[in-house]
Amino acid sequence: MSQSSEDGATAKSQRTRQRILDAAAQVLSRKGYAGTRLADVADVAGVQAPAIYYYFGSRDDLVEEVMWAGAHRVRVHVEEVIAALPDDATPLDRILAAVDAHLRYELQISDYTTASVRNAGQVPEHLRVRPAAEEASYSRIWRDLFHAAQDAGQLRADLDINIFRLLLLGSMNWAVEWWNPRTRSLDDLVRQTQDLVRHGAGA
Amino acid sequence: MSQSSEDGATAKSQRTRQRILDAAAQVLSRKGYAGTRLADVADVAGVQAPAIYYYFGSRDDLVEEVMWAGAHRVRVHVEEVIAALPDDATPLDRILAAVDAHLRYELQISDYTTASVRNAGQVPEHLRVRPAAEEASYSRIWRDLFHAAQDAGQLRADLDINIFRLLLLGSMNWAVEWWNPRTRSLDDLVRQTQDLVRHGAGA
DNA sequence: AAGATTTTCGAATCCTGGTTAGAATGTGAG
DNA sequence: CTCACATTCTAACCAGGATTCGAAAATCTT
Repeated sequence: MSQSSEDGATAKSQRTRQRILDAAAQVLSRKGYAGTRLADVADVAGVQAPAIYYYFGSRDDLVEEVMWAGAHRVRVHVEEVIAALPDDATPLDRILAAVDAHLRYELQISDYTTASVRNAGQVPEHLRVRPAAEEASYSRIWRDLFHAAQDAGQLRADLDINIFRLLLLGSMNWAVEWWNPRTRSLDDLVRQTQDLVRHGAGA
Repeated sequence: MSQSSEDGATAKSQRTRQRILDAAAQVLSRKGYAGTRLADVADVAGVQAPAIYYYFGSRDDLVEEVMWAGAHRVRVHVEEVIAALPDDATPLDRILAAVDAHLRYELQISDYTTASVRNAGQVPEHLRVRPAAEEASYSRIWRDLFHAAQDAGQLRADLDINIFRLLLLGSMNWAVEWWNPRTRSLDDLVRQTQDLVRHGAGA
């Protein structure tokens, strides 16, 4: 067998692969697609550049996986948070919970999402295919949330939910450019963003 | 004299320089800092790469000027629009006018602003100094607008104007990532964004 | 129109960074 | 302890792309 009877070896290997992926997410989110050098990724991962090729076919493969993971992970996270809500949560409550989950995940937890969000417009087309599918499915979640709120009559009558949704996601995604934990608490940011939804979109 | 009696030669030279700068803004906004190749810029400008060196000292000089111009131009544009408002315009009216000006300028007129906005986080430190000064001065405009509106009692009492301002600028800046003239009219986008301010921040 | 000056270009240089090859090291199995 | 395999490294290799260097081409001046 290639793996030992236990998965000790495999586990270590998986950990290294993960370390490289994490490093790539970090570098990618700070330097952009073209600025991401394998040597830098290797540095952060504590490894030499050629070692990356043991786990990934090419630089582009690595980048693609980061982009995909970025979209995938927020989606799963937000889905879980919403699913865990009590049944009597109103559609608007769900949106507010999603705002909370999205912001906290993006700003505290994951370089992946930052990387995927910042580079969506810059990576070459062929790397965008798989990530785009994940993003589409994430968009759908938000679209559904807003539709539900609209059907429940919880939103302003003259609100264009498509534009509002995009503006909202934009303001949250942009927060990675300016939010600084030492200047402003994440709690305040979340609260103000939720207020923005309540007042800006609520009936 | 190096210039002719008229400024015919100089004018043509200026035009070429401008063409290169425009091309750089376009490429930079699409490919990012590290992805911007002089050969591509030259292509778009209709010139060979070495010609760029006749007008700019280096690739970085060129990039810096684009970034600076991006911040500078919106600032001047928005300032002019606000200055042209009638004296009896309320502070909130001014904010709405600024929203209109910012969105239209960014989405219709200038690749520069898009370039500067998208690459703010990616260009190396030493290229950020001069552009950053312009950005700071642009921020001040918005800060002042919101302060005035707050003092005039036109904003919700519990609104954090700093966070709101950043969220708003974020949602507008992000629009360059998704707005498509064929899908949605710019007028609608402007109107909805203004509604977002009126309802989201208004008293 | 000839000479001077400005502008542009083609070719060569040089450095950076992705990628490959093959050797060295580590690790589990018998 | 030794073999087989997994993992990582060092040392090239090579292409792409910024920059430089004269030489052409365009433009201006007289």
